[in-house]
Amino acid sequence: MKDYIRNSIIAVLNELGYPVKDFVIDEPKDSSFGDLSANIALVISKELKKNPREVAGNILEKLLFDESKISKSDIAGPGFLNFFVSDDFYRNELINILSNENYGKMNKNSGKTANLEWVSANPTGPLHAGHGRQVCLGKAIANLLEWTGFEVTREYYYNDAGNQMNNLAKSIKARYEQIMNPDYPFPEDGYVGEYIKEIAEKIFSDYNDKYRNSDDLGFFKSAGEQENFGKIKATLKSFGIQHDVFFNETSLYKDGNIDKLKTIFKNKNLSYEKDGATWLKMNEKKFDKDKVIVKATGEPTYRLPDMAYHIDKILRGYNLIVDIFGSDHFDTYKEVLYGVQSAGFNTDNIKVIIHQMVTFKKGNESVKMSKRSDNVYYLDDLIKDVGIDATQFFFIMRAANTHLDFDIELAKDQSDKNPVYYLQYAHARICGILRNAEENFSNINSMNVNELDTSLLINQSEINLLKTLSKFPFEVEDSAKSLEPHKLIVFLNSVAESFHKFYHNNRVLDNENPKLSFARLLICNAVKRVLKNGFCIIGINAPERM
RNA sequence: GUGCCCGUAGCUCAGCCGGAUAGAGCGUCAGCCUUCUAAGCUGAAUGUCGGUGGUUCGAAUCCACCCGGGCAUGCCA
Repeated sequence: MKDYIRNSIIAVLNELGYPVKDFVIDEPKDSSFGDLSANIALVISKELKKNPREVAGNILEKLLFDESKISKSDIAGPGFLNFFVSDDFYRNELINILSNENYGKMNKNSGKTANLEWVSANPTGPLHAGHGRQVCLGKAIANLLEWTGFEVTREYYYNDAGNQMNNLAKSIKARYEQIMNPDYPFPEDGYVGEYIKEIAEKIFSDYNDKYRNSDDLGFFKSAGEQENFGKIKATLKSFGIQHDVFFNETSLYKDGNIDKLKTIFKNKNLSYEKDGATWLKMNEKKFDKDKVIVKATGEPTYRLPDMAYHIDKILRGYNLIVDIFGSDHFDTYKEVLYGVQSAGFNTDNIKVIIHQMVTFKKGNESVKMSKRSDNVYYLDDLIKDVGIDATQFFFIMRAANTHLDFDIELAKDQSDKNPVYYLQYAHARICGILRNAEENFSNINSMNVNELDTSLLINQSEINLLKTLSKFPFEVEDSAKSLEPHKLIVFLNSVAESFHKFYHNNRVLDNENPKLSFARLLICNAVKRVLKNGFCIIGINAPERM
């Protein structure tokens, strides 16, 4: 519809000899200004040295619209052109929605591939509540991409060769030794969580004292990795998340990719030796100093494998590569992309989502989640406390780029205070009506779609509801384009609101008016479909009863 | 110190590719259940859009500076 109006306006601009400039067609805040509004007259009036209202008038005079699409257009305010979309257009959209089970899904990007890398927590312990934001964001974003046609690879990258994993191994070993010798020292910066003790106990029960005083840290490392990954994957599974690829750092060494990259930097004269370490030259404008890529010990820092990993993803040929990181990785990702670019690779297809930190409130007490402390609030705990849907919803209801206050009491609340229920309740309510139709109004329920008479849908709450529903595909597209699932939640809220109003004002099932009842029943079906599809994207369930 | 993010109603936040009277939920106050789920609907009150300048016909939105909060600034990842 926007395109239709835009093209009509451009045609008139050419006809009048007016300059064709970029202009905006948007929904006005106030619906009395129509459904869509164009600011073209304001944009070009200065160049024409004419009053914007006069310019608008000249354009409007020449504009011709199909009446089944635009019922009215006028000039308002400083010179906006306002357009009123005809009700018939929205009534026809009802049939459109009903004819397509995947209404909202588009093939705009079909044939294209996308790679989404997220979670990517190293297997040093179970996921904590703070990881949840990334977990849930990624889940929704992957869905969004798929709904616009991308073939999506869900990927998890982890460092299994660095210090953090060595630390894990030492921590497990210490706990294992402590079973036999309580005085055995625990590493100063070791992982203190209970889960370390559990892993140690498991090793002890499987092998007894076989590894006592053993220097085989590799054994403890792989035991820890296996146990922790088991927990991480189980947590992800409770969200219905399954990554297609688990990419580990070690494979980059085996394939020689790390060495290759080192050579590239060396040959391009981008790296140098200092204090026994290898440094990568950084652009002085963007970075305050050069960065170490190989430590004096000979081990690469996390940067080098991260760069090699991104190069690997680029070479796999995706049309879009998306990374999700917490804001604490803001600097690293810039360094990594810089390294990839200076090695000669194009990073234009890489989009990085940075999400801000989350603070949890449980009543008045704020919940800490440091891995180094013993008092950790795990993601599993959060799910247990508030439920899977509330967890998913709360984590993505706000823009990623803003700090999130997660109110556990509110999320846990099984009442109207909880925003999740507002949406789900609309769906459950519709299901109630559909059940009622099936059980008690079979005459209406069994009518055929070609008996639908949309002209009976005349009142405002009906038309408004249809109007809202018809925006769904655009909302999906918009949300996907900016990789911002919270936008879809804002929209779904407007659907639920529109439906609740409709419900309040109109009795759906009524034997006195079977034709009208049937039309309204089909509206209910359409709302149900939009809600269900929307829920599917944002990753929450569509309950039949509540 | 430097870089980035954030600052909008009592609280949590939308809006931010400049546009018409700044929105939602919660909380507060006043109404609505003999009818398909009241986890709902209707109405009321609530604002120096952190501050000061600038650009513009027009700024919550863009620019500069300042203030407040967060994150980063590791040969941890």
